[in-house]
Amino acid sequence: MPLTLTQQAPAAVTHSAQLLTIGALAKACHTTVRTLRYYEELDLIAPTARSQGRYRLYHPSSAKRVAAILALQNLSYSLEDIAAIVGPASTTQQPQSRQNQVEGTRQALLRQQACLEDKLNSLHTLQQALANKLEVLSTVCQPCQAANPSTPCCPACEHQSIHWS
Amino acid sequence: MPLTLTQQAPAAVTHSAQLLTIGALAKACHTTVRTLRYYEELDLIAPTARSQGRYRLYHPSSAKRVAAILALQNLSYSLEDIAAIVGPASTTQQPQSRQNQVEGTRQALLRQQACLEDKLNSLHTLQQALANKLEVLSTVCQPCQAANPSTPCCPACEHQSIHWS
DNA sequence: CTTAACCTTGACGTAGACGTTAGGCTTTGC
DNA sequence: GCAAAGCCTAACGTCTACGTCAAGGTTAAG
Repeated sequence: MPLTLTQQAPAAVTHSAQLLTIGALAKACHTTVRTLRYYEELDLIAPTARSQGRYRLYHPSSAKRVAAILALQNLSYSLEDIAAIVGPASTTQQPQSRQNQVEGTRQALLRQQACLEDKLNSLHTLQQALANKLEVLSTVCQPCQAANPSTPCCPACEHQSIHWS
Repeated sequence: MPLTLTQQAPAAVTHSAQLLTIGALAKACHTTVRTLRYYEELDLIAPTARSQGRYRLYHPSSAKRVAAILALQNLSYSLEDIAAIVGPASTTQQPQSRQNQVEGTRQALLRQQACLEDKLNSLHTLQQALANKLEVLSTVCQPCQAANPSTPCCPACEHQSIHWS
C-alpha cells in the first residue's frame, strides 16, 4: 500500500507511533539491519520517516515489500532484476494516479510471471531427465554390475549419459 | 563414463589422440578456458592426461560432465552444491567397483531430485500467488481506480497484498 | 625453422550482496 | 540521570565465479 507520506520531506516524527525501527523491521522480516540499509542504497525500500535523531522509521506495511524482495531473492533473482519487478522505492513514494498504480502493478506481475514460466520449464525438463536416468539406472544398468568398472557402462547408460563420472 | 585412467599418473601423451585441449573442450561446451581451469581448482573436473608440454588433455566424455555442471549452474546452484551433487573429480578418477559407481550415481541423482522438488514447490506456490493477484487486480481492483491514490487500495488488494508499493 | 595460435602458472581485478568494525549520537528502562 | 541497547554514517573486508593481464613455454602449419 502507498506509504502515504504526502510529499513532505520525511518528517521528524517521534518514535512512539506505530512505526518500526530498522532493527524491528529486520527482526520481523528475519533479515539483518545491514541488508535493509543495503536495499535502501539500491532504492528498493525507503524509510517512511526519520526520528528526531535521524533513526529510520518504517510503516509496518514495509514488511510486505521487504518480504516480497526476500522471496524473489530466494528464487535467485538478482537485486537488479527485483528492482525491475517491484519498482523503485523513491518513485513509489510519489503519489501516482490509482490507475497508474494498478497498471504498474499489473505490468510487474506479468513480467514476473513470464520469468517464472521460463524457470519452471527448465526445471521440469531437468526433472524429466532425472526421472529417466533413475529409471534406466534401476532397470538396465543394475544387472551389469559385474563388468569391469573401468569399461564404459551399458549402452542404455551411455545413450542417456547416466553417469557423469 | 569412467575416465579410464587406470591409476598411472596422467601419462605424458601426444596431443594427437582423440583428446581435446582445454580450448577445444571450452568451445565444445560453450564456456571459457578460465572457467574450466576454475572448475579444476574446485575439483569439479580434472584433465584426463597432460601432454609432454603439460597441456591439459580431456577425453571427449568430459564434455558431458562439464555440461552437467553448467546445466546445474543455470538452475542457480552454487558450485559448492554442484560439487556435492556430481561428486569430486579426483575420487571419481579412481576406479571403483561398478556397484559403487552405480550406487554413487543413484545417490547423486536422488539428492538432485530432492533439491529440485523443493525449488519446484516454492515456484509453484509463487505462481499460484501471482495468478491470484492478477485475478484480483483485474476484477476487484479495477473499479476502484477513481479513489484517491494515496489512500490504501481496496480491501481485497489489502488482504492479498497485491500492491508492493 | 619460424611464426601464429594456443597453452602454462601466477596474480591481481571485479561485481553483487552483504558482514564487520569504528567512532559517535539516540532512546529506552530503571 | 545514567547505563545499556540500539541506531547513525563511513569505510573496509569477504566470498563467489570468474575476467584479465603478464611473462613465457608448446604445437601445428607452412
